[in-house]
Amino acid sequence: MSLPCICTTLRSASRRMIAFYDEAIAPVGVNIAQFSLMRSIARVEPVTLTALGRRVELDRSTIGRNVRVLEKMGLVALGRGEDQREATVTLTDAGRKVLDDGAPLWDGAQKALDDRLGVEFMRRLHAALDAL
Amino acid sequence: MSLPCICTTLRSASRRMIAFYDEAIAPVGVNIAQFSLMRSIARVEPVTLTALGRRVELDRSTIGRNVRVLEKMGLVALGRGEDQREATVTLTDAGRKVLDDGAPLWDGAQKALDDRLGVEFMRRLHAALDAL
DNA sequence: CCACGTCGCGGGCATATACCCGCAACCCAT
DNA sequence: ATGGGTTGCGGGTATATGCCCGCGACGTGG
Repeated sequence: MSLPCICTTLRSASRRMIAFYDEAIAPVGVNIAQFSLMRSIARVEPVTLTALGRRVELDRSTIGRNVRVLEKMGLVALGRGEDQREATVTLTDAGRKVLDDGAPLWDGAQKALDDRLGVEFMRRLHAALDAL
Repeated sequence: MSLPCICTTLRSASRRMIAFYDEAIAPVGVNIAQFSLMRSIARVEPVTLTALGRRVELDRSTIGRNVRVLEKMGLVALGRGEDQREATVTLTDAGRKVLDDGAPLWDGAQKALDDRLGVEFMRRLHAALDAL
């Protein structure tokens, strides 16, 4: 008989982890998707929406919308590149503060999992997921 | 330095698998979330929205909306239980046909992954994800 | 038998995500 | 320089998902 496909298992696990990390990071006022995106921005800012999208493997329009939410929250700033078509994103001071304040919360969540499941297990899981 | 958290890796892998399975199952006109939900319904129909939600670990309101989409597509039918509060879901003939027709497509996607990564790898990955 | 607490739902609100269309900016070949 | 192809975005449309609120149905203690 057909067992749950890896996709279903993966989606389910993903939802659980999102909830877990969302709760951990909540005190700084963002969710894990936003925090993760801001970390990506921090590594390459200033960056255009399309370049950022390619980097994090998300649709450009998704990036655009998500960034706009962060902009409304005052965590990132949007500007224009030399190429007038390009919209560039940079973190604001408030955004950097969220990253700084959130880092230990993120580490805590990470550590809780490592403690519960073992670092080696987590390493193998990372590798397995990347292989997909 | 901080490596990507398991949550980010998981979300990314989840998106990739969703895209992969969505494409595989697309010929029958539903996405993998809908197909998966219909399979769950098939196993326990008739079932109330709340019971179904508990079973698949999704918020009741999410179930309600997703089921309504399937209803509009003519794949499930909504009814009332003895308890007049309850909304019960059952598959329609068209819904059962989608499940039947989709099964081999789903199997194909599953098999493609097994072939590429190995059954044992997939088994371990399943187990690891469930452990989260 | 009625008031109050509980349960099941629908709907509002917000985010994440993808795909498609159309516009404006850019670039290149003629 | 001009026309046509390419590129970057915004906005529309649709699904998935969670939380919260309010309503109506149930059920039980007085």
